[in-house]
Amino acid sequence: MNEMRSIRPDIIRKIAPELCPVRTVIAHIGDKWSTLILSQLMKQPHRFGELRRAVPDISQRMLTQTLRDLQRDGYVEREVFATKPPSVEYRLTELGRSLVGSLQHLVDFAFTNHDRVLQARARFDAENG
Amino acid sequence: MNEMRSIRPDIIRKIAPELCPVRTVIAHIGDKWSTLILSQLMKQPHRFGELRRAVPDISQRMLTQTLRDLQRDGYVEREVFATKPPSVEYRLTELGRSLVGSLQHLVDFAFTNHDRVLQARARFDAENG
DNA sequence: CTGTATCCACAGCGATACTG
DNA sequence: CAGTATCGCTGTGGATACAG
Repeated sequence: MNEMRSIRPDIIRKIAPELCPVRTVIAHIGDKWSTLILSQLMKQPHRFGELRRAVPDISQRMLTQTLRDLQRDGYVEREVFATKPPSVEYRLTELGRSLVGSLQHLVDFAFTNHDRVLQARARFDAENG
Repeated sequence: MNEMRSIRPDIIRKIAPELCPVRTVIAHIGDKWSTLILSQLMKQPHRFGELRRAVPDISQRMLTQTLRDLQRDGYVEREVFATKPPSVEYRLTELGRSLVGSLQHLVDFAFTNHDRVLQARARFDAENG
């Protein structure tokens, strides 16, 4: 009657992790730089160098790579201006702004509860080793 | 006039990453198993073995470790019953339920926009190499 | 200015075996 | 049943040098 019954989520995850929507999206939140880049681009479009200065502790390599991944998934648009020397501008797409909007709830939670987490952590470490 | 001006976020992140609330919280969302465990515990409290069966593709090592981290930060409570053999029950704390609530917006986004992301990805890969 | 290429270190995670 | 201990692989990210 229900043939889907036998397709267990864990098997799907094992065979094709890219089919899990949550994983696909969270990939850009779990990595080290995406959220910082996104929140920076939320303010306004940035050129490559502007982003470097806005997030100074990122390496050039990781900035390039993170922007590329965000562009690939449709969160960021890249526009090249044929100036001399060339300049490139990055901005959020509608999808990107939507992602940041959904992410905002988590950010709010983080700021609201950061103290609670640190206290829980201290207590745990005191009770255990 | 404003002495905080010189304390730049990137310096803070470099010296003491644990002081960034967003990083602290997102650590449990970026890793491989936390969200799955949390959503499972959202349904109801689980014993250790129940969780293993609910998330069968997790190793025993990672289940133990993930639960420990979640407990340490105050998202999960652990209760030991002195039965024979012993049993242990894990449940969400109020803080844990709050976290899952904030996370839900992101999950909704993921399901709503998964297709869009995959399309963007396919287009990007077609245009580039 | 905006990238690419290469090399390397470390942390996350899985497999397996063992324990109270 | 509910863990711990050990080992090894892999992927992420940093440093550095080079290029259009």
